[in-house]
Amino acid sequence: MMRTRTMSGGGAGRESGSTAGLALSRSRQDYLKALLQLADRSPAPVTALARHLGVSAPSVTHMLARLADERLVSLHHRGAARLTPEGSRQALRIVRRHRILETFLVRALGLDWSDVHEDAEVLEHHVSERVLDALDRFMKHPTEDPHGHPIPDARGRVARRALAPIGELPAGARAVVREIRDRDRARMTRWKQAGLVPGAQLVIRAANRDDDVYEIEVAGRRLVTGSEGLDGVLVQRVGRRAT
Amino acid sequence: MMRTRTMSGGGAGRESGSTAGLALSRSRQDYLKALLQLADRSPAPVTALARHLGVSAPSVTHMLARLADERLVSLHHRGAARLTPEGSRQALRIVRRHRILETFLVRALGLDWSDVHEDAEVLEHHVSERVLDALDRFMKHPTEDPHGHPIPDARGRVARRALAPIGELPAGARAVVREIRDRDRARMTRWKQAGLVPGAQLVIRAANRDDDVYEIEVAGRRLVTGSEGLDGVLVQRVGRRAT
DNA sequence: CCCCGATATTAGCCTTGACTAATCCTCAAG
DNA sequence: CTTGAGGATTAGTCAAGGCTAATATCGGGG
Ligand SMILES: [Mn+2]
Ligand SMILES: [Mn+2]
Ligand SMILES: [Mn+2]
Ligand SMILES: [Mn+2]
Repeated sequence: MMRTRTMSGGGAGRESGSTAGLALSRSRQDYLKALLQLADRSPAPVTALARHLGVSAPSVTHMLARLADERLVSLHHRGAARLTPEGSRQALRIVRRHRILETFLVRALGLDWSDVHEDAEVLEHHVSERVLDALDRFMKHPTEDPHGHPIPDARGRVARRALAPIGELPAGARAVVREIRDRDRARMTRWKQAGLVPGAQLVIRAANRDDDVYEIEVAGRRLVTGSEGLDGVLVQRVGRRAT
Repeated sequence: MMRTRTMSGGGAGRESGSTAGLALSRSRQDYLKALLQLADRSPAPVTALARHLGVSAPSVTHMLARLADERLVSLHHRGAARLTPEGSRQALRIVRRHRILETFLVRALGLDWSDVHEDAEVLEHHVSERVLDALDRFMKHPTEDPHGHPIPDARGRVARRALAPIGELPAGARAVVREIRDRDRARMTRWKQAGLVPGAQLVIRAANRDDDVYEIEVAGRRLVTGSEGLDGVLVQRVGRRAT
């Protein structure tokens, strides 16, 4: 026996090139997805990955070594990692699944959008291609998930949009909420109650960066909040005139 | 800090009670389901389980020991096993999930009923209670899956029906197909093409048990077949008069 | 009553993916 | 330069679930 890659167990590991269906483990899929988010501009440090994935740093070092072996990530200074083109393709595939599933859970099954993330986090790894396609068809090929995130198309392309975190807006700015980060359920629920949902219009009434206090008017109501996590709300500016 | 992953191992079995949410592994769930089928009348032998599950006999012995430890199965003569009441409850819970999922895949997503078994086999372990309930609601609480199998209710009760395998019918008998065993895709596909689907009416034209040849009239067509696997078709006799 | 063949079990390994403890780097501040 | 505090990595374990090879056991035929 030589390398032992892939085909352990009683499988048929006949892949070869780079395109074939290699069936990544759940864990690997989650690492790749994390890298897609964290290594957007510069390579993601081990610690950031560990925090994001809820595992220890040694676990990350170890897994990154294996992923690098498999040409899914490249390693950089001080162990930081980024996706290779193939890794990126795989990651986008999972993101697509995740978002299609979330959309299905909300639109078809009527679950609450602040609730569906963890279900999708599991199912994204277990739904077959056939079922995924059927879900996509069932919903007429949606392009955005319930949190406003764009759904990559079947070839992994995402519409890149120019959005800003809410905290970066100057006082007086008008904007429309486009995306709500979906990993913090408690915060999502609070935001939803405050009217901070995809599509909502808002005006920044005051932005005191020194004291970290923001005053936002959303849907008629006034919301005063610290910036903590406020970068999870991405908005698009509108009405460019100054106040 | 509590990790969400892993946590299973560690120490003494801290379950004690019987009703708590113990979160059985996928493997355990499949063993229990297999026992529900195989140990219907008498305890299931190790070998039968191994064959059914596609694992080696030592793996079965080992897992049965653990399940017995956890009071989910009881061990009998020569290692044969059967479900305890708690094991039975768990098994029925998985069967319910399996069948609700199959029904959803066929009725809502339009997948073919000869195709959905393997998808359900995976998803049954990963769909949350919340999603399962939503699916059940979405389909208005179905009572039969696409193969005609009864769906256990939320408390695990199944409508027991008095059905006979097709091979047991005498020549001349009339019957309606009620259930098609769903684990053999190839056979299922053939049967479907022959019109042998849930609800179909049939007449046994000839049953030659010695030569193992059966001649069946289904939906106007004539089907000649060996008994091989024919016990996977369960029927209900109708029209009791002799020919 | 003994022996053989089918069944089951034991022993020993393997892989995956985590963890902790101990150690090793790096780099920026003094 | 030197040094120390954060990273990152190495070393050693663990649990789950598999597997194969070797061994034990049961039960029926001669
Ligand atoms: Mn996930
Ligand atoms: Mn989302
Ligand atoms: Mn299963
Ligand atoms: Mn079925």
